[in-house]
Amino acid sequence: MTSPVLPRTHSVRMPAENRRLQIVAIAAELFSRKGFSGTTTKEIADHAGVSEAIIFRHFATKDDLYRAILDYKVKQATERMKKDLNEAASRKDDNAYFGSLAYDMLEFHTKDQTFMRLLLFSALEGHDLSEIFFNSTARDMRTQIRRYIKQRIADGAFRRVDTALAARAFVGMVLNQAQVRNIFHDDDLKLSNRQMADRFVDLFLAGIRSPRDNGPDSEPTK
Amino acid sequence: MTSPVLPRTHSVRMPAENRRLQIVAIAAELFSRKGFSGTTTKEIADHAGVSEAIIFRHFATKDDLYRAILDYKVKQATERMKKDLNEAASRKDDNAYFGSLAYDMLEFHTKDQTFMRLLLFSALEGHDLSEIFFNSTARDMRTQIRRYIKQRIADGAFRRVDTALAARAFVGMVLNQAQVRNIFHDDDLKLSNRQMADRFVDLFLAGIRSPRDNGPDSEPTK
DNA sequence: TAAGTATGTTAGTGCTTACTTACTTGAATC
DNA sequence: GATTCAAGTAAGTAAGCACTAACATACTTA
Repeated sequence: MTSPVLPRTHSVRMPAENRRLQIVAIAAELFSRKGFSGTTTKEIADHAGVSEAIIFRHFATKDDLYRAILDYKVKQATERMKKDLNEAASRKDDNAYFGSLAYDMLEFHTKDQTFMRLLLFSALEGHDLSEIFFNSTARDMRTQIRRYIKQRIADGAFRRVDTALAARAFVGMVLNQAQVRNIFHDDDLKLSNRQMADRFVDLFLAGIRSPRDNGPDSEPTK
Repeated sequence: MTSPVLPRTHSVRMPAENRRLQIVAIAAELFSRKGFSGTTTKEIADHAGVSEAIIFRHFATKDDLYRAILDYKVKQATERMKKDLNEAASRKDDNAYFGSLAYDMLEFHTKDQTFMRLLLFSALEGHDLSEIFFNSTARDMRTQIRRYIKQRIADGAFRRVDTALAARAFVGMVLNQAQVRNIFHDDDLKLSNRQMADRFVDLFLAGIRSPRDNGPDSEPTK
């Protein structure tokens, strides 16, 4: 009945490296749920099944731990996004390119809800690491999408739109959907990620394609 | 050199109603910047230029104050959104309808950055008021947009798309842009709200209009 | 002008916070 | 099997937290 926190691995001894990783994982979960100032070091220690002093053996301050988490998560997300971008870039047509991107974004945030929460919390709380992520990884992604769009305009396949705005529009409609579902828990679109991705792409491509050039049978880039 | 907090109206006496409103305004600003647990009652008191005890004369608990702020802000935003929706609904064609909506959303979040921050913070921190807002006002907005799209499909002006998804896509691309600018401070689209609204609408409408029915000279709803 | 009341302050309360100090335990190595 | 040292704990500390009680001051009106 009263199952408090559960002493998970009832305080078994653990090599430093493992303990450190365990703390990072547990703290990431807690910080993503309650933010930086909403999470206490005592709480983290309890969930790890260890005394508070252990936390401070591995991390000088609470802020230090937070930084380690963000750093870890940002690196992980960056790696993942690069992979997704490469995968998308290798696709054979516009539908596959944008479809792959949309699907990967939706899947990523479905599988790891903590990342979006951590990123939002840190941006709201003014932590610089979210800014770094935005000015590197997120920017890279939009840049690559812009480049693709630009190329397709040169091909005559897309209309002469503002590439920055078009990229933002595409990423925006997908990410906003992920956010509404993850953060606001409004799950009214009863569609699979695959279906959503396809329909977003259909809408977007219809909006951006040249009037004469209609249909997915047109020649792709590169 | 050392200008701490500034005793704004150096503790002049104030009727209860005014003081209450002042506290709500100041606390809204602080909560929106640092979240619930990141803001202290002492801090709020200092900014209002009164002692902490005064806060607790007007609000039983800190949570009570937070609730009052969210309630106030949500009411304000709801009113505003209803007005915007009515205004949009009275417009004469698709471009004006969606353009008005997009522009109003962008302007709202440009002028009052606290609302978006408060809403995100409260959603992340699990406060129910954000959920209420989402399940009433935000839902109403999407419902009205869906209805408009449905009507235009019936007119033969729009393609037979998933109306829920189309509405989410439109709102999403606009709101994501507002969020990126307000929360992540990435202001790379150097466009006015008017220009952005127009271009988002252009992209969206091109994506949703019937192939045969191309151009803004087609007949509008109602 | 005195009484009454609303608006303010000071100086606390007990509790929680991030972080520390001094000590204990356990396993590998010689 | 004593030594060594990393991995653990218990019990603090000072500062900060939300919140309160008891008192002071100004405005209003009989």
